[in-house]
Amino acid sequence: MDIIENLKLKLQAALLALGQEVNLNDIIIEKSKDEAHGDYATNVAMKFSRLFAKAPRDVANMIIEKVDMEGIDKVEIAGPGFINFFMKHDSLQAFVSKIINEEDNYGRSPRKNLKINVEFVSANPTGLLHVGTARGAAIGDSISRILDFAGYDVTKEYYINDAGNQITNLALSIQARYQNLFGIEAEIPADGYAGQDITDIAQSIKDEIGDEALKMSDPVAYFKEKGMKIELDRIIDDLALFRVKHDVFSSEKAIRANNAIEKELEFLKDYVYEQDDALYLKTSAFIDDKDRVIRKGNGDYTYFMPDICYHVNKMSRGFDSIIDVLGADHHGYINRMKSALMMHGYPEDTLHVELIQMVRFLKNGQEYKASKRRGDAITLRDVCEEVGVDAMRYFFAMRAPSSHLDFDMDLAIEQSSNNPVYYAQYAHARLCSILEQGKDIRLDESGKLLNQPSEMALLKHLADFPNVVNDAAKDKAPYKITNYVHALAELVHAFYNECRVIDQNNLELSGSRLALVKASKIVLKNALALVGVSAPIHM
RNA sequence: GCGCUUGUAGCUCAGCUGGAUAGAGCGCUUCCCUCCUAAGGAAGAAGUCGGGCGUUCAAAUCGUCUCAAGCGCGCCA
Repeated sequence: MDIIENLKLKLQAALLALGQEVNLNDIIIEKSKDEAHGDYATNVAMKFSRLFAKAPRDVANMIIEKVDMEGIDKVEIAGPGFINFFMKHDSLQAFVSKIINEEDNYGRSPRKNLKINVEFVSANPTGLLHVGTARGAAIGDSISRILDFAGYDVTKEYYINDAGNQITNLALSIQARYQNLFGIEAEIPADGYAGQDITDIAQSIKDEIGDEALKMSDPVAYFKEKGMKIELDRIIDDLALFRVKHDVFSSEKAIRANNAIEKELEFLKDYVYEQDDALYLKTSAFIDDKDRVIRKGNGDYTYFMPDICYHVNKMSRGFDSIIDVLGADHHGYINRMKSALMMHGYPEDTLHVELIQMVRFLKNGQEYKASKRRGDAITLRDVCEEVGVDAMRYFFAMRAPSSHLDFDMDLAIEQSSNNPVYYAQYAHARLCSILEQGKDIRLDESGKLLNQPSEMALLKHLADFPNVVNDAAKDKAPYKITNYVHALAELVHAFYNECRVIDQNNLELSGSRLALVKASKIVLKNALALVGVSAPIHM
């Protein structure tokens, strides 16, 4: 039983005994920052003092008389009316064996039977993955891992806009380079792609089929399909390097097949009207601030229309909710898409959009801008190789996505050994090293001999892990995991310095502490895995 | 002009369902390995939480006004 949840239930029961029925979610238990304030504290006496029409401290007194003291050592009233709980050590000590038994599954919630679709990256396969996509990739993947661990059934999805001009331009660009290889003069279109990767692709096609593409009746279709496949395979490789693997790749072309758009239009017909030759969707009837064009005067659909189909398609696959991880410049798009889904009867919160603020990459003290078109881009792979995947994953996960972020590449490269990720990894390596040296000592998983301040602080933090996972899942906030990891590493290092683990003259205590070391190692590894960071045995 | 996001220590950022002396990393000062990894620990200096007003027993947190930065406001995608 989770300690905080348990305390909430006790307080709820105490309040009920005093004649007040209170929602469990309105009872807030927080871990005390100061040891003098016990292990956990609550402000319920202050919060509900009005209900009793008494001073907060008097209410606190009434409450603590009714609280079930099972597992609690003592209770104190402090300050304006806080109730501080001092837990019996054995309720925390029990976590040692629990963690060791559950191992990789410690912190994992039971299946909730709720399906969530997380769409992220979704860069068009027209070039190598730009490093700007890294933050979204790290956040999207970490959210997926956290949700899975918290008991949701997660599908990681990648959407390819392969029906528009970008892919055509890609094909024309490759075709031009391909023709160049045969001495034929050809120009890359103005809004085409001129990077080295395009030349490489042309060369690989020549190596494979020689001059056959010169003789094709519809070479552009061939270059489209071939070019996209090669580009997408490279992206998948780069993402794999970044420890990201999507479950489903959806193509706009496939979504649009079988007159899906026309069928969707028919469904939406009550919300559609014509004006100035264009077709509008009445999104303002829901939560958008104005109506949106879905079909232009020339008969083409806007980007929005197939995107509605795509989101409806996702929902038709049985998801309870869907998450889009998007760049912050897409924020204007959220309410129109939610409105479209609401036309289908889905509640407003069915779609959650996680906006990722831009990252500015700084190199040599200057903003480092790059463009796929110009072919001088810094790619995701480049930075992974320079800085390391662990550092990048941790670095991006540890910041709230809504904050603007400067990524100083020089600093990240120069001071890689000072990067915060190493602090956590070092703690893990240390724990592994101790376990290795104490492998002949019998572990005591009872936790009974653990009572030093640094031991208890560590145990309390280990016990808190399942709460942190649920909280991170609720808020879709990977940085809550890295905050937890950092605090855990701190406690591990402090424990290491205060408590000698292996002592041949006191094998009982050694066995007890080794069990704590093992439990800490398990939790650290589980937590790091949630943000896609490795837990090395040696450093 | 309207909207979204952001403004917390020298730098990069947590904290914001209101709560007890505002936190971390880097940088700075001073200590700590005859002993399990010093990529570590202990202590310290450093902050008008952009600014004003308001709500409250209590505001970095809520409301409002204001200043500053980024981004959106397309029959682009």
